[in-house]
Amino acid sequence: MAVTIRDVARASGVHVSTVSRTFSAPHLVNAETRNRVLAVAEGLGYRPNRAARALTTGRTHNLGLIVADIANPFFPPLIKAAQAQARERDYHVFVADTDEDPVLEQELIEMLCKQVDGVLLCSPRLSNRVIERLRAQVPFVVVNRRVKGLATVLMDVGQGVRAAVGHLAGLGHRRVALLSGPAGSWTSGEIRESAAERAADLGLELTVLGPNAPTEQGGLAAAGAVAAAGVTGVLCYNDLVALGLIEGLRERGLDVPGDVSVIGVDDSLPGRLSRPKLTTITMPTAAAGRMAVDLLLASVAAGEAAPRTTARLETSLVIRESTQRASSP
Amino acid sequence: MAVTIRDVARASGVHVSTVSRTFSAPHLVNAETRNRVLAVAEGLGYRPNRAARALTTGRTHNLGLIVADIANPFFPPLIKAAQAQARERDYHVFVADTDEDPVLEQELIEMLCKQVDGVLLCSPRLSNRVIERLRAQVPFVVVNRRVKGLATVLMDVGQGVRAAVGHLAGLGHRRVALLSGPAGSWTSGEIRESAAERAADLGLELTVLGPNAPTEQGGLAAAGAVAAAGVTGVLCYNDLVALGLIEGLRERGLDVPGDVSVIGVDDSLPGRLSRPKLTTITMPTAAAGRMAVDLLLASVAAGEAAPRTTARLETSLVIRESTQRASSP
DNA sequence: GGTAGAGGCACAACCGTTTGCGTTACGGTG
DNA sequence: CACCGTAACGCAAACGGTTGTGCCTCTACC
Repeated sequence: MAVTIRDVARASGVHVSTVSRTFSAPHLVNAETRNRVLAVAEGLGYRPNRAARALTTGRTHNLGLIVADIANPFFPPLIKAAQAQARERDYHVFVADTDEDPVLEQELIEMLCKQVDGVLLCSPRLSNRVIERLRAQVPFVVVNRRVKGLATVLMDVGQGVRAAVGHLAGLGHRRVALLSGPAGSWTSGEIRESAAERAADLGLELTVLGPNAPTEQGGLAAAGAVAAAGVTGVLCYNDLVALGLIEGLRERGLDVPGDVSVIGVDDSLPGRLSRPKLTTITMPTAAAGRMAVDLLLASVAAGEAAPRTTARLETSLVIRESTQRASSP
Repeated sequence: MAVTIRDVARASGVHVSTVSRTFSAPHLVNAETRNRVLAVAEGLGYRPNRAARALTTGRTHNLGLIVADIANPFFPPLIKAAQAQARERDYHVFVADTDEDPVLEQELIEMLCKQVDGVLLCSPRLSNRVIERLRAQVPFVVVNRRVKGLATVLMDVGQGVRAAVGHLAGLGHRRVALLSGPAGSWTSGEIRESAAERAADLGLELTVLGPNAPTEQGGLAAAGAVAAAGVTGVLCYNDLVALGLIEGLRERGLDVPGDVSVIGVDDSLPGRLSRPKLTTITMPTAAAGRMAVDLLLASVAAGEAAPRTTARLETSLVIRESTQRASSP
C-alpha cells in the first residue's frame, strides 16, 4: 500500500537509516546521496509516517485544542489563529468541543493526551484541582483562567470593563446591571470584580444578575429581570448575551440605546453586524490563540523545566451605537 | 515516563499480548484474568498509545476536517457537529483552515493524509482533477461539491433559492440582483443556476454581480453596484454578504427592506441576530456534518469497495424582516 | 609512511501495540 | 485409552520510523 522508508531505501540503493537521516538530519549525509534519495522519495511520493515517528521520538507533533462551544462566535477566531500558528510550527491540531460540560471536558483531555504533545484549554470549566492532576500527563496552556503553576494567556478584561463602567457613568447612568456568565467562568468573575470596584468608585448602583447561559438565549431570558431592576445601563458577559438582551428588551417595548444602554464583551462578529452596532470590549482572540500555541510549544520543548509564563493581553472598550446618554429621569 | 502495556503486563503477571487482548478482544481472555488486568491498568493509569496501535492496525482513528475559513459563521456548527459525531464513534478530528487558498488546501491534505483515516472536505476550492488524484491516498467525503465517484453530502440550495426568487416575485419585485460567491464555489454555481432558471420562469430581470468575497466586506463592496443596477430585490451568496450589503446600502441612504429587499443564504448566527432579521435560506449544517462523518467512516470501513453515496439535504426559505413588498414604482 | 581524525554510511536495537501461531491443560467423545 | 477440539495464554514477528554504535575509507599531518 503506502510507500515507506524501506521502499525509498531500496530504490535508491542505500540503507533505511540514510533515508531517515536525509530528512531528519540532512547534514549527516553526503550532498550527492541526499539529492538522489530526495529525488527517489519525490518520485515515489513518499511521506513520512508521523505515527511511526512519534513512537520513537516521543513527539507526535499534534496539539489538542479544547473549547466549551465551537459555535460560540468568540472561539472561531481563536481556533483559526491557533491552528494557523501551529501549522507554521509543523504541528496539527485536534479541536474538541465540551458543550460546556466539565465531565466531558475531563474525558476529552484524557482521551487526547496520549496523542498530543500538549493541550490548549480555552476558558475551561474544570476545577483547578482536576487540572493540576491532569497536568502530570501532558503539558497545558490555559486561556482565560488562572491555574497555579501553569502557563497562561489572559485577556485582561478588567481593563475594558473599567472603561465600560466609566463610559456608562460618563453618559449619566446611575443604576446599572451586570449580566454575569456561567458559574465556572474565570472571565465572568473578573468582569464582576472590576465592574463592582469601578462602580463603587464612581458611586454607581450595580445589580448583578446571573449566572446566565453564555448565549443569545441567556440574554433573552434575562430581559425580564433587567427590566424589573429599573436600570438604564447593562454590561453583559458577552456579545451574544447582549444581543439576546436587546432582543428581549425590545419585546418588552424598551429601546436600545434609547431606554437602556447595553455593552457586550468580546467583540465577536454578530455584535459588529447587528443594529444598533454593539458597544463592546474587544478581546484579542487571535493574538491569544497564537500566543497560546507558542507558549505551549515552548512548554513542550522545555519539558519539566517549562517556564510558567503568564501573558496578559490588553482589552479595550469600543464605543458604537448601543450606548447613549441616559434619558433624564 | 508514561505507563505502557508492558508495565501493566509485569504488574499483573501476564504477557503483554494478554493485556492487549483484554482491551481489544476481551472474549479471548479468562474473566478472572481480565478483571485483574483491568484493575492493574486502572491503578497504574494506563492508556493505550494510539500512535503505536495505528502502526500495526493501519487505523489511526483520526479524521481530518478541512474548511475554507473557520471564522466564517457558516462552518462552526458543521465543525461542532462533525466533531461530536466523530467522538461518538471513537474518532478525533483535526481541523484545518485553508484561508480560501487552493494551494494551501492541497498541501494540508497531503500533510494530513498519513495521519488520518479519512478527510472531510467542506466546500473545497480545489479542482476536481486534483481531488481525484488525491483520493488515491486517503478516503474523502466532500460537502457541497460534486466530484465524480466520491461520496458527497450536498445541501440542496436550489430548492431554497427557487423559493426565494418566488418570494421576491410574489412581493412584486421585477428587477432583482444576485451577488454571487467566490469563483470555485459549487454552491455559488447552484444558486446562480437555480435563480436564473426560476427568474426566467417568472419573467424577472436578473442581474448577476460577482464574484464577491464570501464576507461582510464582499457585500459592502458590492453595494455600489447594486445601487447602480436599480434593482429592488437582492439574493446574496451568504448571510455575511447580505449583512455587508445592507450596511453598504444604508450608507448610500437606501433602507432595507424599505427600498431594497435582501435575502441571504445559510441562516448563520449573525443574520438571526441582526436588525432587520435576515430573510434567508436555512442550510442544515449540523446534519451535514454528522452525515459526512458517517459516510466517511463507512468509506473507511469498506475500503476500495466504498459506496459513493450522494446525500442530498433539504434547504428552505425562512422569511423574516429583510424582505417586503416592492414599493410601487 | 604511519597514524589520527573525520566523514559517510550500514547495522541493529528500540518505540508500544497487535496478531498469527504454538503450546499447554483439560474435558468430551468413540 | 487414544484422540481431538477448545479455551487461555505465551512467543515473537511485524508496523515504519529513529538513533547509538561501529566499520570503512579518505585526507591531512608530522
